[in-house]
Amino acid sequence: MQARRSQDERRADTQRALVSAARQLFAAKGYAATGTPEIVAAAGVTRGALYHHYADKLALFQTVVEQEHALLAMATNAATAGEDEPGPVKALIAGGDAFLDAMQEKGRRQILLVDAPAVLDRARLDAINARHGLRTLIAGVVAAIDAKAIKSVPVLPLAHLLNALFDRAAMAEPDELADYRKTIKALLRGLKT
Amino acid sequence: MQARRSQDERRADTQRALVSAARQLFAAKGYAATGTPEIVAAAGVTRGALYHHYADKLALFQTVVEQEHALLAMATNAATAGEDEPGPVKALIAGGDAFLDAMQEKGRRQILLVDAPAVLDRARLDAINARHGLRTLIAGVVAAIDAKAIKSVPVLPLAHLLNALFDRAAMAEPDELADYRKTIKALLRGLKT
DNA sequence: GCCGAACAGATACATTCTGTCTGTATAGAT
DNA sequence: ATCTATACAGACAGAATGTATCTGTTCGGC
Repeated sequence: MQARRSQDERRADTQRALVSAARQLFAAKGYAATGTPEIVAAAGVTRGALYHHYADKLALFQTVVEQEHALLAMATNAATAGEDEPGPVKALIAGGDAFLDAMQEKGRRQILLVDAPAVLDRARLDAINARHGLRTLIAGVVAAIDAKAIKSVPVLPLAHLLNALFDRAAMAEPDELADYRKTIKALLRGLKT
Repeated sequence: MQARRSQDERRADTQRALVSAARQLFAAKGYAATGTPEIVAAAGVTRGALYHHYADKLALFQTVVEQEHALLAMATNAATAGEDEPGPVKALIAGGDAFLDAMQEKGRRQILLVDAPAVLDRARLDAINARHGLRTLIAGVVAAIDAKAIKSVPVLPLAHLLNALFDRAAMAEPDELADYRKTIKALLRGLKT
């Protein structure tokens, strides 16, 4: 009756089911309002399986956040890959636009911008962020400053501030988004030398 | 033994004790990690009193947030009150600096920037914010645009984006703060006409 | 091809929290 | 003086988290 699956397959299947169900519920109801009984029911396993694979509910959430960050970075990079570089500032603007597009994905804002900053401690969140989206943003800022396309300002602060700008813009209502994009463009162009 | 206190006095005393204890604990450990038994113990009352005065734990937190926002706005306004206006952009910068100073208050970042955005729904948080700090920020942006001191951009998006900038700067480590201030100044000056 | 060891996963349990409900004492009104 | 409404205390029910235990399955050595 039961197909003979290797341990690795069982492992992978269960973890996929858990992460997928968790992402769905965290996205829809938020971290605090989602209970582990609900997650495992949606995943078709028991709480025993959850606590076998993850230390606690927070570790599962962190896995979801990490995956979501990876997907986001992938989408953003894919959208900006074909661009022929007309200039570092334009590249920053294009990257930001792609980021905002990718952020429209359902539930992504709840997970990455609402819950993650409160649930994960700053150190862990920074580590995850630094390894994905922020990395390319820093590279873009460095490129712009090296090319003397923008004023010389402290790199990391500027990158983090731009990151905060884009995050805030991503939280805008759909009908406000165009104005947010315009305003960010104005801010970035103001940095030009 | 017991001084005869009016109902209003009892009410006020109990609420003050609860809000004060709650602020302390929320600031130190965060909203989720703080239990109501802990709060009432610190306040010297019972959970019965808490649930008599507040609908639930969240309502108490919202009261703390509101108070904290009010204190913050008071401190920020006090610091910028004596300024003779040399120009709308300078006023925005000065206001931002005062905000960053006031944000150094112990526990304020945890309550206002970490927990509040995740615990309170967006509508409530926006309402509170709009009634305190954001109000003066919008006024500053409007003044700057009306005086044609900065480029004409959508007012509310710019105000919200600046708000996000200052919030992010407020989360910086103490030794990074100066660089963040400088960078924000560069961004604001770039908006000048 | 068997056997013990390691591992995936289910069940039961203890602890802790939240919100509600009931009871008591005190302040204010008549 | 009595009567009502309010402040507050304490007990209770439900649910959630994390742990400990127990069963069944897979893997490696002989």
